[in-house]
Amino acid sequence: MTATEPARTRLSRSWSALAQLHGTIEAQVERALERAHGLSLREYSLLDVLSRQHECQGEPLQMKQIADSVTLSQSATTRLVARLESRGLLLRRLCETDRRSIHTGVTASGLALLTEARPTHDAALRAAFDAAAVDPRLAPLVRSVEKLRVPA
Amino acid sequence: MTATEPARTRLSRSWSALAQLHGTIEAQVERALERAHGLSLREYSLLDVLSRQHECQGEPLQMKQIADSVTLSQSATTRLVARLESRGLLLRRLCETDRRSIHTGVTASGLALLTEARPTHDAALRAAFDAAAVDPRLAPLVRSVEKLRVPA
DNA sequence: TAAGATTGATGTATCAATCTTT
DNA sequence: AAAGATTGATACATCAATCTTA
Repeated sequence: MTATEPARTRLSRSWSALAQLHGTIEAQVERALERAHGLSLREYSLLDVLSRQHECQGEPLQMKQIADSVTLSQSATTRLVARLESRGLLLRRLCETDRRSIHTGVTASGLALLTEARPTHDAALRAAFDAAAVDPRLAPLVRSVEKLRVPA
Repeated sequence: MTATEPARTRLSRSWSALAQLHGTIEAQVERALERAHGLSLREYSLLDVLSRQHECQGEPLQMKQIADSVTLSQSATTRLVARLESRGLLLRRLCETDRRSIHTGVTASGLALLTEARPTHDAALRAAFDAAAVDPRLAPLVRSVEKLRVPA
């Protein structure tokens, strides 16, 4: 009769591993981008999202769609976009058909910075995954993620 | 002759999915814990870590070990621990053998709150995973994570 | 009245510098 | 001099409230 705590669920343990993996990778990539290019990871992600939209000739993105794609609140997104706009990396303009919404697209200067930063990002990401693969607690998840094929 | 961007690596796409999954789950669980028990997710995680250490009769944890387990910087950990200490949920005391380091353990009151919050946490976690499984971009990763068996 | 976006108030995370003990 | 922990300065995320257009 041991008065044990309720057992930790399997899902909780998986979630802890996921959170830990995410946290350690995020920290490493963030530092690499910040030092080499003065970009936070969120700023990089935003440029990346906008550039892919630009490349595939899609419509410029609205604030709300951006918020979803970088997993930020709408208000945080407003400020993120404002920061990058003031650095000349992207443009905002009112949507013609619905003047409540705002369209955002990357500038040439934003594309240039992104192109410069991408190798840094990819290398740091690779290194962070490799480092995590050594941790026995994270290794199985790392393997799963690396096997993953996410649709573009 | 299309001047294409360098292709997004497979690892980058996987990482995006991982970040997005992490972000959406974190937001949902955070809100549930905050509303029902006035605990942030980090605060919950800290209590959880300490309680498991307590349960398995292990040594109380040092600040640095705590920082690792909740993926926070040392200074953020100092503040996190200070907040919970001032709420009476954990105790700090100087380590006898090495007076540079500090040992931290959960209190009865902390355990009680944790026990109360755990069902909220687990239910929100379950719901968040289920919601993510519907998103075609996240579904494969969700399945992988749910199949995972993380060693305790 | 609702949707999209922004602003104000507040909390907490990070980096760099510092303090104490080893 | 280095390790563990903390503090000060600063940046950014969230919630709630507000503004504009539909």
